[in-house]
Amino acid sequence: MSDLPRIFAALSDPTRLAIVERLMRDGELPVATLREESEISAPAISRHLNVLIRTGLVRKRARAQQRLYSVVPETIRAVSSWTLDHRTFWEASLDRLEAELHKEMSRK
Amino acid sequence: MSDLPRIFAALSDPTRLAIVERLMRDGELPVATLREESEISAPAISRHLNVLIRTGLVRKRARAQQRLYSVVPETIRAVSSWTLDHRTFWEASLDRLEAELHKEMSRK
DNA sequence: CCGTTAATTAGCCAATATGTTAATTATAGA
DNA sequence: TCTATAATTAACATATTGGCTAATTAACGG
Repeated sequence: MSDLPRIFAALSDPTRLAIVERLMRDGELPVATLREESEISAPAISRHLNVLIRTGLVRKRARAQQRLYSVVPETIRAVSSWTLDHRTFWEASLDRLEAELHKEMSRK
Repeated sequence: MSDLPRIFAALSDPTRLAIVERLMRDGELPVATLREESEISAPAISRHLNVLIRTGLVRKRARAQQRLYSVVPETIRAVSSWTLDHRTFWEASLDRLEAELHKEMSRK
């Protein structure tokens, strides 16, 4: 159901990542507001939003002429789940790093 | 230091994602082994591995004619950290989902 | 109903990504 | 030293991405 490569692809564009982060922080926002923090044209933003819609990262809602966008938490959670699935891997390395730090400390 | 968009871009290709997952599961592996599970040519794999190297997701080590690749845990942890930075966001939705489930249960 | 605001769609172009086959580099081992 | 093995680099074709301007759609407000 959650197509991880497509989600990663959607998040791989700096403009789109910024949009997603902004929406996670501030909740639902209209296109005009999202446009403020990047230099690019309205049509470009529109297409980026479309990519995010297609991958299920955001949803759209109409209010008058505005279109309000917000993040779909479940899709973000898919990314989180992926990292947790491999937690044992990067956690092990954390332990090693920590051990290294302790060694360093006791040496001084 | 950790360029998230580039990391996401590297993971957005199914072949590369499969390589990273395989390496996380099995540890250090030579190119020939990684090649087994995908249909594409050796040069293609080689270039994918190069992308992973450049983004800091894997490292390479020589042993005879072989080149052994392994995942760099710190870089994977960068992805994990990103999701954790926004945990409050998707966690809130988890709570809501859970609440919904409880409502559902008590109704029956 | 007409003008303004908000956003999207259409059409176009340049840059990047991904795959292929052929050629090259490097090492092992008889 | 010659051959086989392992991987990479070179050269090329094609598809996708991402940007722009101009045109279009939709809704509000006088």
